[in-house]
Amino acid sequence: MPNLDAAFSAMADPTRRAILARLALGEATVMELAEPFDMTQPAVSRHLKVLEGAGLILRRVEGAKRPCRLAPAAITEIDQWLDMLRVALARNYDRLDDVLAEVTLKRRKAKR
Amino acid sequence: MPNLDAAFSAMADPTRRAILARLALGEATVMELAEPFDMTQPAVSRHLKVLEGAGLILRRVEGAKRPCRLAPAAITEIDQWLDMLRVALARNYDRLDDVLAEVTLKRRKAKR
DNA sequence: AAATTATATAACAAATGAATTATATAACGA
DNA sequence: TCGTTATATAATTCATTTGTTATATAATTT
Repeated sequence: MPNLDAAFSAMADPTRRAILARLALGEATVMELAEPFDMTQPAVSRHLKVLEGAGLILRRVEGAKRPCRLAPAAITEIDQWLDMLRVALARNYDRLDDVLAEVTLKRRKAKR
Repeated sequence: MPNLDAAFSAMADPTRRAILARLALGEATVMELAEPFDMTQPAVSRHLKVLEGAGLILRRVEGAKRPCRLAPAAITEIDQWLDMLRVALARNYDRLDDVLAEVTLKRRKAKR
């Protein structure tokens, strides 16, 4: 999955995560997205390009504006990948439960 | 959340994701983790340092070995963050449903 | 004790990334 | 049509990342 590279590294940048958080509230144009940041417009345009390339956002053309919104594609992919880790961690956790249960049992047998 | 930076950028590298996938099968030493890669041991050691710094793995000391295993911390944090996007996407999806429902209704009214 | 194994760290080169300024283009409003 | 608005692209700079080799250190084996 070469797209996981793009998706994760797109999310690794705090400006881009802030943009995604803003888009979670709904569509926004490039200028609207740029406004909260102490950063030039070209910089924001490139962040959007990265997010789009990663499948995290989609853009419409509306006259001179390019409203952006969240896209499901990349999130789904990331989620599927993370599932592997979640399952593995849950398994470890169960194993830890077993260990603890066993320790408790031994304590009881030892009567204290 | 400054750790999200570290967590996402740690996951952005395919070698590191492969290491995580291997660790999903259980603990492994540095050498065991390095073996499948066409890469020197120091390179792998640094990948592990990145993963540890991001809270994605933990390491024990066992004689000269340093077995690694998955850690829950970073995954939990990532998951919480992704939840925001999931919720937003689900909302958009519902809205889309509404739009489609409306279109269907109009079609019916127009009798075709 | 000496050789070997497991791992870490430092120094360095090449590649990548993020921001800036300058500039281009297309749509819009007067 | 002209000036303005919304956005994109190119050139450049600086910082970070990733891999390499060389070397250090501690544990293990012989």
